[in-house]
Amino acid sequence: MATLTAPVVKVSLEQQLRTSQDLFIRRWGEMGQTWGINRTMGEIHALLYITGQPLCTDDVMERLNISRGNASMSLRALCDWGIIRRMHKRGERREYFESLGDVWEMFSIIAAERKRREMDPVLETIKQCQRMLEEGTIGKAAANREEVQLTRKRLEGMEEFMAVTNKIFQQFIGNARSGLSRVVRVLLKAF
Amino acid sequence: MATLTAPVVKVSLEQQLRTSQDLFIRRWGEMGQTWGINRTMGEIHALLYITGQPLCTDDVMERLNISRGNASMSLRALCDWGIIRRMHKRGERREYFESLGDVWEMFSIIAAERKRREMDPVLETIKQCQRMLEEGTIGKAAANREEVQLTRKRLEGMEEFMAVTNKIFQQFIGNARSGLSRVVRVLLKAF
DNA sequence: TTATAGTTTCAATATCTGGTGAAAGGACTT
DNA sequence: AAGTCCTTTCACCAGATATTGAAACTATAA
Repeated sequence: MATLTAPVVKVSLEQQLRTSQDLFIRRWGEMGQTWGINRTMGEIHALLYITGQPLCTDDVMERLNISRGNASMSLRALCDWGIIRRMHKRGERREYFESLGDVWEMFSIIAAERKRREMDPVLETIKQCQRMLEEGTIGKAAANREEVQLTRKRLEGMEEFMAVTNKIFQQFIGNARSGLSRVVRVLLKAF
Repeated sequence: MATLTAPVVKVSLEQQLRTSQDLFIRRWGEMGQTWGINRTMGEIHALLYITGQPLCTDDVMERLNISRGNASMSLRALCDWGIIRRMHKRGERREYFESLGDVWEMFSIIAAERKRREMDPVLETIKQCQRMLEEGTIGKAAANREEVQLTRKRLEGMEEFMAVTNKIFQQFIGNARSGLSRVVRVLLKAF
């Protein structure tokens, strides 16, 4: 009897664990899409994160049903982002990949990259726009015209916003090594 | 002589203003893409924001070189988000649109919407995953297996992250009416 | 060296997303 | 009611993006 039920229970556990992981993976993939990252990259990352185990290309291909090419390219992209790492198992020839375990660190890495790629150029553009509308450039009479004043006001509003946001990011990025960053601790204490 | 140069100066100002605005519009459109919003929506919003003036569908179409259908749909979507508003000019038949002027308020609206659409479902999924791996569900022996423990640990890490982030968002959303929100003031004071 | 195991690249293809324009729909005027 | 002005919808098309699979490449072993 025991010999009959034991394996059944074991299979059921494997299934349960796998179902739970798959659920997470699917959601994470969907969510990735609404960020800049595509579904496959999101899923691969979710898989590595949630299992907590180093997996090789074939493991990933098999578990997510994707082609070798796709797996290879996506894994490389994730490595470039810095949120997963290559690793070797001694005595094994093939490469394994594992996710960072600390969510705060991952987020910090992503935040740094997005700041650099997205916020910095916008701030630069705003400054450029402002320079084009300075008194010195277009003359005093022109600078006083209502439309110009309005546009300058709007540019200022946006600049302030981006500057402050940038500063917060900076703080976050600088601090978020393992566990809650200082920024977060400050916030949690404040409320 | 004066009659000759005066118009020239005027034209040059118009051009300068327009060039400056276009620069901003283009950048904002590009940036929109890397967020969930598409280029056209980004550009329309940028146009309404930067000019600070209510514009009608035809104004938008002409300035951005887009079709009527596209303009109509994008304007509607922006209204749905709540970052631009419809308005009527007395005595005019057609509808005008204008952007919110306060960047902080806009950001707050967007943050609220994204939290609802993106973070809440993920948190919900994580909880569901956790429920599937509770001792009560899979039995004590199973719950102690290493893989299960690992996955549970990862789920916890992610849950903590999302919960804290959610809380910060919530604070931000609740406070950010006109000007810097309390969250931001707290942060700026702390550093 | 050749054989083998594993990885990367890339042209071809499939899929998704955005944009258009014309037709239909509303609403105000005469 | 018919006419005018304006807005919305939607089937279709075009361009962008993601994915595949097979060939090329690299590194190690025999």
